Amino acid sequence: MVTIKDIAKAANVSQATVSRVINNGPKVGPVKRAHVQRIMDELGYRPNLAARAFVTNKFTSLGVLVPEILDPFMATFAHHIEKLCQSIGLQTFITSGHNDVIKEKLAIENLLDHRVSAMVLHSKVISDEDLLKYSELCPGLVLINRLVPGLEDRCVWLDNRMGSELVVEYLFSMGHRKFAYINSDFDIDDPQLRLEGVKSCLTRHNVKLPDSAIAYAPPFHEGGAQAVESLIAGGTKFTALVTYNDAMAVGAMNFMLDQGIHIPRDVSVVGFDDVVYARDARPQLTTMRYPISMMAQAAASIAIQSAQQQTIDPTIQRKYTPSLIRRQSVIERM
Amino acid sequence: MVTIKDIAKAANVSQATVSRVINNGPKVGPVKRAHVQRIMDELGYRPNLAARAFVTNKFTSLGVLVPEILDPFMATFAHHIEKLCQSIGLQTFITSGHNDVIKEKLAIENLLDHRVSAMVLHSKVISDEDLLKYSELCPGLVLINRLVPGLEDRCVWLDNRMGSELVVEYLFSMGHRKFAYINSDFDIDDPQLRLEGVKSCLTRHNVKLPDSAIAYAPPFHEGGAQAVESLIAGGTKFTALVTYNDAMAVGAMNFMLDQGIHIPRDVSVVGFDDVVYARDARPQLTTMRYPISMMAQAAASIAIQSAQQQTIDPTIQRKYTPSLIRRQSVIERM
DNA sequence: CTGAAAGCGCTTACAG
DNA sequence: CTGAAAGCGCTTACAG
Repeated sequence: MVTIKDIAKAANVSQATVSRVINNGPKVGPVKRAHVQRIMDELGYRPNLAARAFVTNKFTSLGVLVPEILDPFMATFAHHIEKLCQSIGLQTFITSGHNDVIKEKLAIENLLDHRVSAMVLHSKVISDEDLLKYSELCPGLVLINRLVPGLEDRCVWLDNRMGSELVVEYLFSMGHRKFAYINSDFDIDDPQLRLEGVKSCLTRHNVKLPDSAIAYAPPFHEGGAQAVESLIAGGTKFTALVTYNDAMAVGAMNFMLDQGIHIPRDVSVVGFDDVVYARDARPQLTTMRYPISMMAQAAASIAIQSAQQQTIDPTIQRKYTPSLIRRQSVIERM
Repeated sequence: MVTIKDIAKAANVSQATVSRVINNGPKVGPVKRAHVQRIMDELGYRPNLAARAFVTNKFTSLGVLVPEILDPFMATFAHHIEKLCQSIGLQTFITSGHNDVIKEKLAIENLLDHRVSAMVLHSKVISDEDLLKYSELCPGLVLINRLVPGLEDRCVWLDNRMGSELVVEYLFSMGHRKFAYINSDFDIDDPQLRLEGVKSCLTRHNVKLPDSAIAYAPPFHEGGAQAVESLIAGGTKFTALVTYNDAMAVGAMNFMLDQGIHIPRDVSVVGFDDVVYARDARPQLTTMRYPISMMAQAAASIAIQSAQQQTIDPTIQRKYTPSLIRRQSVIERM
């Protein structure tokens, strides 16, 4: 690889001058500038960004931590971060932590050791304390889908509770009175918050949600099927099925359809997230839209700004509320 | 951040010694080693991987280029690369090129400038010449899903032609004689190769595929719907619908279902790729499995080995053939 | 406008 | 077993 030295020698100028023309730096004579430029072109010089990053100790890459890139929700998240970074010439390091404390920590520490100056973390299993510790090490650290006390201004999160309240409110307004809920069995706070939302809204309407009408399973397609299966096997009767996410919703719908239960005539179903395939399902899934693209962009912006020690644009929203997308999986109940 | 110098000073040894204990290097006295280690722990020293990479000029990260991380197929691909890299402590840079020549080149050049020593590229739009040129600049460059003449040993590809032949062969054996094909309208070679496979197999069986039985659209869910719609509107009759990929297949199935056409009773449908949601569709989609996880791992292994100038493990397979996954979207035609 | 020199945080011959 | 020194490819005061 040809280096700045080679160019300096070939152009018969100093390294400093070469560096200045590379960076369109200040005050280099137009003649010399053109000359150096020509030599660089001839020799096919490419600046070593790694070296530059090292010496300037500045901002060239942003780390992203997701539990699992295969998850379409996470892919969407990563996509929007990458898109924003690409537009400003930032490389993105993507790593996954698989919802495992050890792995997530290793991944973050590796990012830290690579001296990324910004990172956007989707981490649900690391403790608040550890996150606080990491945030001190990396001023550009931002959390998505999580609210850490003491780090509020570097968190971008969703009001999960409100999300499920809106779902239940809607189903209630459609005449439903018999509810069931299938929840994720992951030991993180989202399932708990969403369940709380469901319960509090139901309580407000004096509708009971017995424990037997709540089933837990992994938050995937199969989990959704398992969960409704156990609900049905347990004799629970319901006209409205609220689910933790779209994957479970579709799994549950498919299971019921396979059993000859008609959706939405027999059971109305509502998902959560509005991932790509919600609309591809049959019937098309009514769901809460998680504004992940806006949130991802907000998180990346905050990360970049705080990495640069800038004051953060106060208009960037940090708390989001999902919105109802009505499709075909819910019907009015008289 | 505490540096190696700080440690050297605090431990009252040379930088060289510190460096040796960091790297578990050769011959450092056990007492000194322990002492230095203790100081490092106390001061919370973390080696600067960027600096190390810079000086050793070695292998610390691998670049991945995909058209679009949102595409579940690409997400799967990226996932498997990342997993393999993670297991050996390699960071992955993920970038996307959106099937645009300019963007793809920029992305690759950026990767190059960052001095990644290996990269796995899913590129369909850059010319063979350019790829050859890049491959000289980066010995660890590997192509996936593409075969570049002169670069065969650093390509991992699928026999697309054979894939569609197998699809048609199967449908033929199930008694189908009236075929239609919906293809991607992207200007890359895969659609062409897959179509060739369809045609050649049909020709072998003396079945005609008139141009009116072929429709082109973008290779997504909506495209699938559009394509069948135009086929049906054009008056084409078929009992078997062969599709470019699962997304189009599901889009087409949903469109037909919405029209009251029963799948598979009226029309049998076969996809291609076997992405996650093929099994979640109703009816479950019969499709060709693209062995993307094996291929991704093979590509990453080759990239890593050739980046290290190792001789490449000859047992690593480079050409793959997809295999038929029978589910519910095909029925026998008497 | 231009250059000589120092320095970023590491590793690695080389010498002892 | 240990240290002094050079060097990786850049940038950036500093001096002129």
